[in-house]
Amino acid sequence: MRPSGPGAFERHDHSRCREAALAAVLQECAAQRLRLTPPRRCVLEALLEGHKAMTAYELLDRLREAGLGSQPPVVYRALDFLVEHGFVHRIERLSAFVACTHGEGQHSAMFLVCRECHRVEEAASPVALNPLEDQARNQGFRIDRMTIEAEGVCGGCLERAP
Amino acid sequence: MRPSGPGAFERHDHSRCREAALAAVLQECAAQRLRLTPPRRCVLEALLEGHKAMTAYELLDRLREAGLGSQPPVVYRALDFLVEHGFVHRIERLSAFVACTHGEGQHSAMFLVCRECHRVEEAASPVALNPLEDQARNQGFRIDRMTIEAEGVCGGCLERAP
DNA sequence: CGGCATGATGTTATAAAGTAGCATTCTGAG
DNA sequence: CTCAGAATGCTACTTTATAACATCATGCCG
Repeated sequence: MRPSGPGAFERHDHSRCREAALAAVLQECAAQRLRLTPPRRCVLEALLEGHKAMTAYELLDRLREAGLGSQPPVVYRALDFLVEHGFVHRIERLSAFVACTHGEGQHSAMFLVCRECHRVEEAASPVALNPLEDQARNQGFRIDRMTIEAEGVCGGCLERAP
Repeated sequence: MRPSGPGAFERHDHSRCREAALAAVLQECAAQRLRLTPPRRCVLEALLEGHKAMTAYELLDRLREAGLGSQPPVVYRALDFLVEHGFVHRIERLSAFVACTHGEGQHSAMFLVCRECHRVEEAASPVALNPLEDQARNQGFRIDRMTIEAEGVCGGCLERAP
């Protein structure tokens, strides 16, 4: 299990944050015999540059700059891999992607998406979710995946533009 | 405030369900001086045919068949109106739309999306959400909109394909 | 009633997001 | 070394969504 980093909206030493996240992914890949190939790593590193969501085509630009594939399927396959293994999450409201900062496997995290700075924080899966899941189950519905996204404005942006 | 209908996954008299929903929207439009123009009504009625999510282009086909606009902006504008006023919701995971069955204004509903029958049930905004919102607020984040979507299999489909 | 501001419809054209299918290359097990 | 499977990369395409502009309807004010 990867460690949880600081929140996207907290001030923090990001180069350390990024290194730690990358190291954690490398370790998990080693442990699980997964291949963090050049395009996959390039996409992951781009996402680790900040806590901002990036679109597939923004990421594709990075691949192109890196001399890797320049066509959409390349980035989508890299993203498929990263999402499938929980290293990256898709933000549905944005059709965009963020690096996972939270570590634990197939959790149902809540994403706080700031519309000002476009950063995304992955809030820890709260106990509060259970009642939601119970409610669904009581109706006979089997939940396989949960998407919880809150769009709003983060503390820092609220202070800057009150 | 519009009344809540039966759940999408419950057996029910749908023609009655649909009539009631349409009547409720008409009434609300009258009350709020909103214009349910032909394309808007056509889109709404298509969505009220069932509890299934429909894509913008499926809805556009209905507009075309009805002799209304045949180009994407027409359906997107109708959807903008219907979503803005809470008559229709967008299901992010599907890039698709469902009629609102739940009535209350800007609630944060949870959508149960069945991957077998493609029906979508709008579960009532649960008290359980408050802790999620509190958690965000405690971090200084101001939530403006909440998206909660559960993908899985509904009771009926679970019985049919166990 | 006429004029006019506003809002709604409809069009063409284009952007953005994502996928199908196939050839080639890499990797690792035998 | 060989070969199967996985990964890359490409071309071509589909699906989803928006920009920009002309036209038409609605309703308010004089």
